[in-house]
Amino acid sequence: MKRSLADRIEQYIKVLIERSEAKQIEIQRAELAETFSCVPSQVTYVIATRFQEKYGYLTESRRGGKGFVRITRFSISSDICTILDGDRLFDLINELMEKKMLDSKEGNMLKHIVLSVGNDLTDNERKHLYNSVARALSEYLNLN
Amino acid sequence: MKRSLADRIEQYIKVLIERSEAKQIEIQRAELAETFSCVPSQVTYVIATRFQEKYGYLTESRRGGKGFVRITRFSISSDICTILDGDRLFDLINELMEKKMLDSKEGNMLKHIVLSVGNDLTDNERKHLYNSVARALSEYLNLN
DNA sequence: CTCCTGTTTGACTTTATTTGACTATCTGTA
DNA sequence: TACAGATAGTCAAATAAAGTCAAACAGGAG
Repeated sequence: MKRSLADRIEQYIKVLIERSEAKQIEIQRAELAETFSCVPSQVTYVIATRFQEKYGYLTESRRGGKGFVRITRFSISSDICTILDGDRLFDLINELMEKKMLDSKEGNMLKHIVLSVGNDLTDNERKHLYNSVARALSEYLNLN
Repeated sequence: MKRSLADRIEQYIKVLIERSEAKQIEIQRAELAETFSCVPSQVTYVIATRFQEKYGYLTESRRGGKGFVRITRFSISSDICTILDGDRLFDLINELMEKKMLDSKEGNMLKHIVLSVGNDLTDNERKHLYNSVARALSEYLNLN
């Protein structure tokens, strides 16, 4: 898969987080931009789009001298139980497959079943189903 | 038998999928259109008509820079589904595991998710859910 | 020939990414 | 305290895909 600059920066940050002890990193926006030879606001863009709370990340920052951006990953499932639309269940499954917590056979089977079962439901029912599946899946994988 | 453009594009995509390791490909719509010297929406048409879920394919996509269309084949072919008794879903899963059509990891995950999702449903809803899952599963595994 | 169905095309829409000019907020020092 | 310098944030324009939709077209069945 051809990756965009944003994808690569996202990946880079995720690796740093996973390697860190406390699942938390502090970066300097300008420095990271330098690493990827891009404008600093590109980094802001990546953080704003990929490290949102709904994906299980918390971000804090400080401007000025000795400024930083801190990104913390918290348990994915803690907020899964709230409002989950279809797209995000699939994002979750994809992410779990990337992280090898689900292999592709399991992931694809799940996608198929969920799609198929959701097919003859109303929008609300489907949303509820997706929520339940996400919750059950995170339970099963012990993400809590 | 003269084949239409749509037929040729379909064939081309299917060959790519079958050749791929994970029975999954990512293409760029515009690039494929270029290959066949046609408008990009022709590719959309092919995907929309030939790679539907009912034919055993799952499609996902992303717009914008470095966008793509991902197509995954999850079963060889599936059509009519038998009506399975929902109450016997668990028997079915066990049987499939014994026959090695599902490995134990998949089977157990499925049981866990189905149980969990079914938990806050009424008896009738749960029965319906079990039926749908059984149908989706047999579709997926191409049992019919 | 006429109708119907499926195909082909292209104008328009939506979404995602990249870039840069401008703004806001810290820290440290005179 | 005021100012300078160092950071990060905001926002909108430019660009790069993919999706939608309806009109035009093609080729069989009757």
